[in-house]
Order: sequence, then structure tokens, then C-alpha cells
Amino acid sequence: MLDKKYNAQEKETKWLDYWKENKIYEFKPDQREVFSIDTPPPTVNGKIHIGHIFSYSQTEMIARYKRLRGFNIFYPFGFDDNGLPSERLVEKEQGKKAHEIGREEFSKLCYETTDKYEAEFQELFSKMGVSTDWDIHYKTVSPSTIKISQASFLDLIHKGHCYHKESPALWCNECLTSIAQAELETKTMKTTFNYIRFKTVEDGQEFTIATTRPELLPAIVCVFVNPNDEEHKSLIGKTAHIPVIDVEVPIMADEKVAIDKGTGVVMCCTFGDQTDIEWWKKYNLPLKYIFTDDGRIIHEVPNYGGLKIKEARKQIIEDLTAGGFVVKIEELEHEVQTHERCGKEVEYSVMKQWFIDIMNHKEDFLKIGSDIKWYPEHMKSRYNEWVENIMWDWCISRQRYFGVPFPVWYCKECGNPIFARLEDLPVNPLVDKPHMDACKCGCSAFIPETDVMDTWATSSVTPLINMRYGEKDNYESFLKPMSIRTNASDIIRTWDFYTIVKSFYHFGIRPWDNVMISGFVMANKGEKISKSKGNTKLEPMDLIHQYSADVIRYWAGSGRLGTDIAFSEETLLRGRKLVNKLWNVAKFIEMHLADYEEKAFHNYEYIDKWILGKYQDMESGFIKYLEEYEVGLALNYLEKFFWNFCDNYIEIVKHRLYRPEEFGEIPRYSGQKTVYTLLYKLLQNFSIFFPFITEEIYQELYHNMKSIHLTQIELFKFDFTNEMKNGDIIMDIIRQARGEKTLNNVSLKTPIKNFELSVNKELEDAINKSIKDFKATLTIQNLKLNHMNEGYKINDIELEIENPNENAIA
RNA sequence: GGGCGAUUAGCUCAGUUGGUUAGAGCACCUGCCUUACAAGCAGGGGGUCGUAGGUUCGAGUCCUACAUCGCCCACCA
Repeated sequence: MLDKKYNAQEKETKWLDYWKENKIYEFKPDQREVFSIDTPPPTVNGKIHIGHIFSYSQTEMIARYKRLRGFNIFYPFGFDDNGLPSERLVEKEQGKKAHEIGREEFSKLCYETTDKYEAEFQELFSKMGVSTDWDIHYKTVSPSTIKISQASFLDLIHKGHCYHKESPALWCNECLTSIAQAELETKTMKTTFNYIRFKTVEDGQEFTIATTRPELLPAIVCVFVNPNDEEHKSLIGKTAHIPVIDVEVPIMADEKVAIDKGTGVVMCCTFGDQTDIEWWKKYNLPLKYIFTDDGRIIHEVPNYGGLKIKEARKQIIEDLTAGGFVVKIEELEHEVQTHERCGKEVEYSVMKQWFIDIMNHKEDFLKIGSDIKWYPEHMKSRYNEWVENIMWDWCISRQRYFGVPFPVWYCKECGNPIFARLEDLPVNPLVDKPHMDACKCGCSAFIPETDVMDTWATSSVTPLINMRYGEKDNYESFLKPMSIRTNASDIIRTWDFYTIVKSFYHFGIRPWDNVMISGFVMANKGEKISKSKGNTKLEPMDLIHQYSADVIRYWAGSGRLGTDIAFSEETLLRGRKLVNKLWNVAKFIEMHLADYEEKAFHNYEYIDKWILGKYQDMESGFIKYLEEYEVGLALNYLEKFFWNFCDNYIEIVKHRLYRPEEFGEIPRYSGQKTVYTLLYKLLQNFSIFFPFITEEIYQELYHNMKSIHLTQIELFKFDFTNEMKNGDIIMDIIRQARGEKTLNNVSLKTPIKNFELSVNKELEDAINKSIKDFKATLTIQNLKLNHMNEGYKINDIELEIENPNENAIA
């Protein structure tokens, strides 16, 4: 017997244990077709917030749907615990920087800290009902993952797509590492636009340059004007004298200079921005790098050496002002490139870095992007746009500690890189020795690579991790490509893109057939949830306690794919109502199934055919939405049917179920069979969204399998078109008759003494076939049907009221 | 500046390929304790579907322009 009230706390715990004990979500290759899901390994950098719950739940629902459709679900969970995000978490917890702690100790702390958080993550996702096989979950710093990540690196080296080169790279002087273009975040910042007066050496001609970064004056190598700039073209070929710094640089022409921007005259410093680097390469300009790695001016620069960048900026403006070189200073708000992990402005640095070739294969990456189906479709243009606009090869080396080490040593003598052998992986060059005794040059001393790989260099191989790349008992046969990748839109340019890059280089094909992109959770309309705004107060664990996982999932499963959603208490309440209704209707149905026996039956009552037909119709739409990964629309569609089922169908059939002596045993069986069948199907459908309560009901009423989550959807093949159409009209009539009762302020069980109705032939036929149900539902005592050619009309409803006007008297 | 998306009831959102009086929940109003459910049931009010054109027998749905908002990218001298 189902309990009178459903206790979510108790039942959810019970079923979690049951699923775990009985390995309900275990993955074992068998004869079934595999549906494989490449779900994001969440970054271990603190807490799981409601946005994760939203996005992961939607993926999870797809897993459940596909499982119900008979697929063998391969859905491993992972944790992205290597790299900078984990390091920053540890630094924050320790209140110390990594270099202050020491490499070895720091690494140990990273392992401990990420383990701690991963345990929390796992518990939370389990509680949310994530149907993953935890036995095959992965971490991005485990030996097996490091091995795969290093093997991936070596494969790219051998194929010539990865190189080591001294080159300008984006540099974060907060995190003390190089970073990649994809890790940039633009931020609006206030600064000043400084108009500075320069002179030519040759004839003392004055001109003004506007700059936001006067501290770069010591790094100036050239001045550019547009060759078509009438006002300034006379400067071309002359030499500019730099005030305060007292150096001279050539003035050259380049089309890229915008005449109407600033003053139309630009200083080129190595390096202030992207254009500086372009010019530096194009004109083979000298390199004047004036920043230290931690954001100061190098000591060689007179007067400003040792100052922090911003201090130097302030000082140089003062000096320029004192010398009379400042024309004016404007307040300015502009967009600056910052490092997404720390929010600090980025600089450029020149050092030897490992790069993966991106620029030579953009066309291939676009081609692969078009081999993949994107849901929603417009997200593909985000990908395309990113690939088309990318300007750098992917810098994968990080001057950090906690990450996948490069399996590389350098010859002390000739600097030649020595790569580890595949069979020796994983290696840590800081501890392990290369397999050869001496370099080709004869030197036998080696220097280990101290850099580690970018987080994304490893997370981009999740399909390889999943398929156990390089192992003997691998899953390559059915995971190349994987069925689906799911993530939110913010990591298309990183996770999706880099995974495509790697898949292309390793295998020459797409990593997955489909990509499903979820939206974001907004705290309020138009306000992203983020730590900086302090609106992360919605703790998932608290919400689960307050509402139950099923109800949270209802919220997470609402809304359209790729569309942002606001966190909504209202939606949760709506979900709670739905779950409650499901419980109550199941209780009702259970009551009437005590003597039910499953057997072949075809004499369904008219109204039963109507609801079975309506179900079949709903089911096809429901499945269509799910095939497009639109879980929210599917749920919406299902929910609508469900309320119709409860409020109309159950209200009609209950008379037959309660009173077989009046309506007959066969019509009662028809009703029993209908509710038995439909509740089963509804439970299956709802199990995608509400895995807990549906399991509870299923186990109590059906339990023909170990779990509802191991059952399969079998589609109806009824042809009840006529019943559906006329049944809907009968519902309209019932609605109106009920309305009449409500209008008279009487209860719905108030009898209708006389009910007179004009109907067409078809409808008359339908009413006659369902006449007992029809009369019982509306408590009609005398029904009179008249003929009419088209449609129907209610001629008279006479209620049995003792004093009909009683309520009208004030 | 370029691209993508959104704009439907007071609020949060549905509206499958263009097809009769545009839907749901919440809120509001009126009734009803009806043998699953008062965390319920029945009903009601409330929208010229962002603006302006166009295509069509017919447009919330297709096209064009504009406005507002959001996101991504670029610029950032």
C-alpha cells in the first residue's frame, strides 16, 4: 500500500541505497546499442551551485530517456581537478600562494583538497538522482588520466601538430602563468586616455599620441600612422623623439591604423596588445620587453624599474605632466582583457611555450563542427564564430604546479627535447629519468620540464579517457564518436572546441554526433549567478531538503534548451503540486486494482478509448521533443496530458470503478485496464524527471523489473481517432455543465434533473456509446438528445436545487 | 562595430510544419469539504502576441526595417 502522504526525504534515501546496492545504473557492454554521454567533469574549485544542477539534470534526463528506449547507457561522471582552478582553491583555503608553500607540499594539498570536494560533489549529484555508474567515474589528475593526457601530447608531437617555441603569449601576472585566448574574459574598466605630445627629430614637427598605457613608453619601438592620413602622412619616414624616456624610434606607415581613432597616430610597444605583436612580426621590430613576470617594470628601465605597472603609469603621467608633454587627459571606460580565473588584466610575455597548432587547421575544425548536430542549432554559429576569429595557436604550457606534467626533458647541452616513450607513461620528469642515457649530442645531463599542461589540455581528452585510449580492453569500437556532448554555452570555445581539435588530430573525425547546449541560471531576469555578485545563496543541498530532488529536477527540467532560466520558487511549487498529484492519483488507482488481473482485452469503453488515444497522441509529441533533447518541452507536454487525465478521465471512470453493480463488471475491467496501463506509462515518462517517486509507486504497484529505470517504453498502436475527436467535444460539454453548477454555487455532485442537448449524428453516436459515463459524471437524471446537422448546442440544464435563488439574495 | 538569441496576461513561461474564439502555472475574484488529492476541485476576469511595413484566402508563427534587453566576438593606439 502506498502511504497516505509521500515522504520524499525518506523515500529518496531509500531508493538511492537500493539503486546502489542493485547496481541499477551499472555499465556493462552487451548486445544493446550504446548511447554514450560525454558530460562535463565539473571544475573542482569550490561549490556546486544551482547552475550546475540545472545543466547536469538536463543531461541526466536524456540518459534516463535513452535508457527507457532500450539503449545501453554509457554515462561516466568525472571531476576536473587538475590545473589552475584547483590551485586557486587551495591557495584560497591556505591563505598562501603556491610558491610560498613549495611544489611538493602544494601538490599534496591539492590532492587532499580536491578529494574532499569531490566527495561532496559526488554526494550532491547522487542525491539529485544522477544515474551514472560511479564505478567508472574519472578524475583529471589520476595516473590513468595523466597517462592518456601525456599520450595525447606525444601523439600530437609525433604528428607534428604540437611545437615548443619562444613566442609572445598571453600572461597573467597574478597567476604567474601563460594562458590561452579562450581563458580571456573582457571586463569594463575605468581608466584615463592620455594625449601626449611628441616631436620629430628631423624638423621638430609636433604630433600627439593618445594612449591608455603611458607606462609602455619605455617599450616603444615604432610609431605608426595610416598612409592615407592627410594630416599625418608627412611624418612617415621621420624619427620620433619619445619624451621623458628620451629615445628615438622610426615613424612608419600601416593600413591598420584607424585615422579617426585617438589622434590617428599610434605607438607600437612590445607588447601592449595584439596589434603590437602583429606589427612586431610584420616589420621585424626590435623586442623591448619591460615587464617582469609578476607585473613590475624591469630594473633596467631607468626611473621606473621595480615599480608595479599601475604605479609606473601614475609616475610617468606625473613626469610627462611636469615636462609639459601632456595635452589633455580624458576619463575613459573601456574593455580590457582579463584572465577569467582571477579577473586581473593580462599582459604578454615572451618565453618558450608549448603550442598546439590551431591556425593551420581552422577549416578542418569548421568542417568537423558541421559534421556534428548542435542542439539548439544556433549554438553552432557560436562555435563557428569562435573558430573563425581565433588568432593564436593554443598555448598549453602553464608555469604552474598542479597539473599534468609534460613528459619531456631537455638536453642540458643542446637543449634538445627528449620525449618519454609511450610505454613509460605516466611520467613525472621532475622525478623520473628519461629512457636514454645520453642525448644525440653526447651529453648525459637532462633538465626536466617544469611546466604543466593547461587544464583544458586534459579536459579536452574526456572522450579518450572514456574510451580508455591506449589500453588493451578499450571502448574505442563504440565510442568513436560518442553519442552526445552536453554543456552550457560558456564553454563552447574551450571544452567543445579543444575536444574537437584533439579528436581531429588523433582520429580525424568528430568526437561526438551531437552537442546539447544548456542555458544559464539567472538569479533574476538578466542577472547571471556569480560569486562576484553574491547571489549564489541558493544552496542545492538546502533546496533538496526543502523541496526534494524530484521537485528540484522539475525546475531544472523546465524551459527550453539553450535558453537562460531564472531561478523560480514558483516553478518549484508547481513541481511540488505535480509530484503530489502523481502520488494521489497512484493511490486512487491502487485502490481499484486490488482484484485486477492482467489479460488480453479489446472491449474498451468509449471514454477509455478516448484517453488511450489522447495518450498515444501525447506520447508521440513527447518522444519527438526528447529526440531533440528538449526535456523541458517534453515535460510540459506530458504534464498537460497528465492533468487532463486526472481532472477529466479519472473523474469519469471512478463511477465505473466504484460501482460495478450499476455499471457492470466488463466496463469496470475496461477502466481498470486503462488506468493500470496508463499509470504505468505515465510513471515511465515521469521517471525521466522524477526518478524517486516514480520508483516508489512502480515498486508498489508493478515491480515486474528490478527498477522502473530498467523498463522500456513500448509504443501504443491504437487507432482511436474518432473517439479522440468526439471525446474532446464531450469534455467540452461536461466542462460547460460543471460551469453551470459552479455558477449556481452548488457542489458538483448536485444532480441535473433535466439535461437537453442538440447534437449532430456523429456526436449523438459518441454520447450513446458513453452514455452511462456521461450521465454519471454530471449526475444527470434525465437526458434528452435532439438532432441537429452541425456541431452541438446545450438547450437546457435544470439543476435540482431546493431554492435556486437562495444564493442570489444578498 | 560584427554575430546570435529574446520580446506573448500583473509575474514566470508554453505555443511542433502559418489554419477556426492565443494557452498553462502563480497572483487576483467567485463558488465547492465531491468515498485519490483543500499542497484539492469547478469556474471567472485579464493579452490590439515589442513597433512599423510586407507576403498570404489566412500571420504570435514567414520576410524586411527599427526599438529594447541578453549573450558571444572584435575594438580597446
